[in-house]
Amino acid sequence: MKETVSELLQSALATLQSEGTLPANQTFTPQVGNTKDKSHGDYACNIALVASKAAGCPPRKLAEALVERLPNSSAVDKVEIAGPGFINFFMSTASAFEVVNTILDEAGHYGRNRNGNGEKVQVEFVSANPTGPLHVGHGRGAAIGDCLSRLLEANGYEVTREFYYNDAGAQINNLALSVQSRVKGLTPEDENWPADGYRGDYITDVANAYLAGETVTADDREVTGKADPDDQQAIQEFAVAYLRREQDLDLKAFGVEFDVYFLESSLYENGKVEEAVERLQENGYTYEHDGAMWLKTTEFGDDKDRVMRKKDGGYTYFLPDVAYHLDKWQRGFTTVINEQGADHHSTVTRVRAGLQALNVGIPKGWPDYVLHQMVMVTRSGQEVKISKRAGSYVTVRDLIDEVGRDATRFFLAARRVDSQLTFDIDLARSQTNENPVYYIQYAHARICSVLRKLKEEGVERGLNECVGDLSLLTLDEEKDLANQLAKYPELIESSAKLREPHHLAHYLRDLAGQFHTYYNAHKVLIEDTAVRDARISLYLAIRQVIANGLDLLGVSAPEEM
RNA sequence: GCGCUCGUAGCUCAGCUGGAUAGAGCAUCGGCCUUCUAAGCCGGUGGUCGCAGGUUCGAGUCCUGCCGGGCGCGCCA
Repeated sequence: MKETVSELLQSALATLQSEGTLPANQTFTPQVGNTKDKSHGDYACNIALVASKAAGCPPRKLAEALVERLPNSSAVDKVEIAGPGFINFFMSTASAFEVVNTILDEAGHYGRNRNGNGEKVQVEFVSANPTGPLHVGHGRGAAIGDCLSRLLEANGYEVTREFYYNDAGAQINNLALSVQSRVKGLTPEDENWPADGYRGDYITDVANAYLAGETVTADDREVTGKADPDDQQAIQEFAVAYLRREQDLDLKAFGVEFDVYFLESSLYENGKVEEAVERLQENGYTYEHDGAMWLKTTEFGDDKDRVMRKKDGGYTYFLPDVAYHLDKWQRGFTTVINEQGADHHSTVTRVRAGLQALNVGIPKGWPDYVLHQMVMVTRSGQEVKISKRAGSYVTVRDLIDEVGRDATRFFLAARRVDSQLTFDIDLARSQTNENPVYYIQYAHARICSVLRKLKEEGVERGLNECVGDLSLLTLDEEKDLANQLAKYPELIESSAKLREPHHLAHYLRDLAGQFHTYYNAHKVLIEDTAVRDARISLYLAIRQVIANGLDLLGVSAPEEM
């Protein structure tokens, strides 16, 4: 539809260029926008304002010339020039409802495109260290990362979802010590409890399982508790496996699945870290200072150089990060998106700098980052900080248990990533129109309910059956709905391009709202079966788009509520 | 102090690559269930888009400065 308008305009522009009204050596690309106000038609174009300087005449005059040269099209009812020189297009009613046919034809594929052309894209998200249950922040990452992945898939990309975790180093050591202390019967209140030990109840669970000789399976490995209180290494391996399994259960309950679990330790085992170090040294970007090895990240925009090998000979986290991303690049991902909490933003410049210093042809701004801001959880207007299970933070499991998976996913993905998010438990639990999740799901269920009712009356309609004469749809609400449905594909495209999944949530809220209004204002199961059938076709198209959209959010579309 | 980021109605938030009188929901006030699910609908009240400049035919949107919130500034990850 928009393309049609755009083509008409391009044709008119070309005519003006050949006539000499517009310079032939410039290219003019008309931007066709959606209108906010119906009195401005369905689409508007500002090209006359943009090009008036080049034409050397006032915008309104240029607009008039342009409109005169627009080719005829059955899709356009009328064209108006308004305000300072906007060209407003009023589309024909018949063309507005073509989308209903398209939607019912394409069904679950409606809105999807092949722009990605099968290109391999990796989305790394969550990447929590196995030191405890996933917290709300991880939940936000999981919701955003997964939704983004689904959006990219809908745009024809081949997406790999990856989870990276640190299975060695200081905090894992700390975890092992904490579990060991529990194994030996200590509690966080004891004075011998490790200074930075993990205090949550889950540590006790790990300790008990270890002592009981339980076997846990996670990420292709199987670890059995050795029950030996003094074998710290055995405790560490068991604890890591145990907590990884726990996180997997959280993610599963959340409906998120990963294709690859990447262990930091593997980068040491297969020499990737050494390889990175050697390359950086060869390229002359390293130097020794204070007994440590530094990388000249300042040459690539960092504000200070970074230590890559510590005085004690160990590497900082920064180096395996670089090695990890080199590995991603070598695996052939020309597009990589890292979804992380905003507290990681300092690593962005650093990792990119390290990758440039490798000098292996990685583009400057690679990889992409999507950083989400912090999440605060409230109940009865008060901030909730404590979870019994984790001790010091609210877990993903807490939220799923309390408000359910659909609401949790929706709320965590529905906000712009760069704004801080307040997760209101009362709101997420409420079952009224103040809760957008139920509001959208209810629209879907209502349509399904109407279909059931119709069936009781002896009329069976397939979900993708377009029956009836759509030209009988003459109401404003119906045309508005059709227009809203027609916007869905471009929404899928732009949300993926911008890496902003929240648009989807808002779009669905709007669509559901329009539907509820229409539903209340006009009955569908009426005696005039011709109109009824046409309306049902529109209903089915709405149902399909809501189902498609909710699917991309990872939220269910119930048939009854 | 420096860097990143946000600051839109009482509250929670939209506002697509700058575009035509700033939008929702909640709250508040008032209506609608003998009729397809009231988990719904309709209407009213409510905003100098943090402040001040600048760019532009046009700025909530871009630039600068200031104020305020968040995050980061470890040989922690």
